[in-house]
Amino acid sequence: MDTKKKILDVALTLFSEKGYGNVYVGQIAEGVGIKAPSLYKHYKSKKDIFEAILEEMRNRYNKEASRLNMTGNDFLIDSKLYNNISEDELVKMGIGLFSFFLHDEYECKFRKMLTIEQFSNEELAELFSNQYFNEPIKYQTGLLQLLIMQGCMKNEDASVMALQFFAPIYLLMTVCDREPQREVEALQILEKHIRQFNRMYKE
Amino acid sequence: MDTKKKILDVALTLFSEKGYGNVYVGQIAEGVGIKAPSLYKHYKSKKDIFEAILEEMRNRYNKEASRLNMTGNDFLIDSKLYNNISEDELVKMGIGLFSFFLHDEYECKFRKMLTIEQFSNEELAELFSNQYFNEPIKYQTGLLQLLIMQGCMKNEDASVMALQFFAPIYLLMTVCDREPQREVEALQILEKHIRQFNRMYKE
DNA sequence: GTCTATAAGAAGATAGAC
DNA sequence: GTCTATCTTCTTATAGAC
Repeated sequence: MDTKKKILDVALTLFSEKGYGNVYVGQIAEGVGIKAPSLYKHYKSKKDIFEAILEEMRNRYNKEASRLNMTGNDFLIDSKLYNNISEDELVKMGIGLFSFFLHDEYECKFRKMLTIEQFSNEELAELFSNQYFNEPIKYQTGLLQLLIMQGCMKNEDASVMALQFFAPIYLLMTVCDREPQREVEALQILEKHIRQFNRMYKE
Repeated sequence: MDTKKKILDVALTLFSEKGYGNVYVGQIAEGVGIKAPSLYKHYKSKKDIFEAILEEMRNRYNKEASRLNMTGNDFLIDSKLYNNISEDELVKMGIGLFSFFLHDEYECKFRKMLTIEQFSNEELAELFSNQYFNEPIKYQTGLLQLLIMQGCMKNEDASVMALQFFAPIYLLMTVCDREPQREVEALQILEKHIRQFNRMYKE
């Protein structure tokens, strides 16, 4: 019922599907259920709507920087300090991360919008890299370092291990963003990847 | 001097930077050094220019499907049948693939255009997946299978190994597409990745 | 806050001279 | 094949009634 918020939702959906330049204010208005001129009572321009989405994105990112890394990992956080992580737990963590990326509505639309707009805006480029490279690698590195210290994992470079753990998840996610029908296939490969990762690195 | 060809070049450059919808025929014409109406003596519409680029892309892909996989690997193809692959050769192969993706002008512009347009066109989505997932994984899998048969590598699932070898290269490439200044950093991580990959999987 | 009417300008495309 | 002039349509945005 909050029109101002609904405009952002509709605009984000359209921007994530077509990109900013291919979306017309009339389409946004139509999705909201009003006429185009009425939009201008809420936002002063089309660019202003885009900026508001960016602002929401920044806020989410700052408030929940680690949220996406934690997804499905809470059990791990709790348990990791006192026992070895099982292979099944590692699988659950990887699948959880993958599924969150792929199915969380907000995450998914943001990512697609960033994907389309990343080359036209340096701030978006940086935001993208933070969310899908810097932060996940940082988090996973910390986790793997812990597992190494516990003696669960071989004493190899944890940041490289994090890259080798995370990059396949990311690559399979991009495939499913383009071709959603490949999710089952992707999940099977993903599980094999994690089990093999564990087999190779476990001490 | 071939105007028709130059139009495609300029258009591809602009499409790869801004996306189809944010490029105007006047900009293409300006890049070519003519006025917008003159474009229509060569192509019947803006969409027609885009289609011509796609056609060129399809032709390149069909004719040189394995080219990108082979880059820097010829030495390997020659030698792989009779001796073990050295870690340095593996590093050279990974860096070669990464550098080709990142610096080949045509490859780079195509990839960026595909990145921007992938969600608005199923054919582009499929082309992207073929070029940056299906084909590289297929090629690397074959290579790793060979190394396993030779007894150079552990007898693990070669397709999973291919994913674990290739995905970090791909992820680092996407980071550098967005933030070219991170290439040195990426190359350092990449080398560590490959050496660690080799250490874990070598027999 | 939403509407209709409309301004103002941009963008794709055509006509016709050279 | 390139140009200028022009058409048409689309798109953003504003004005002003309700």
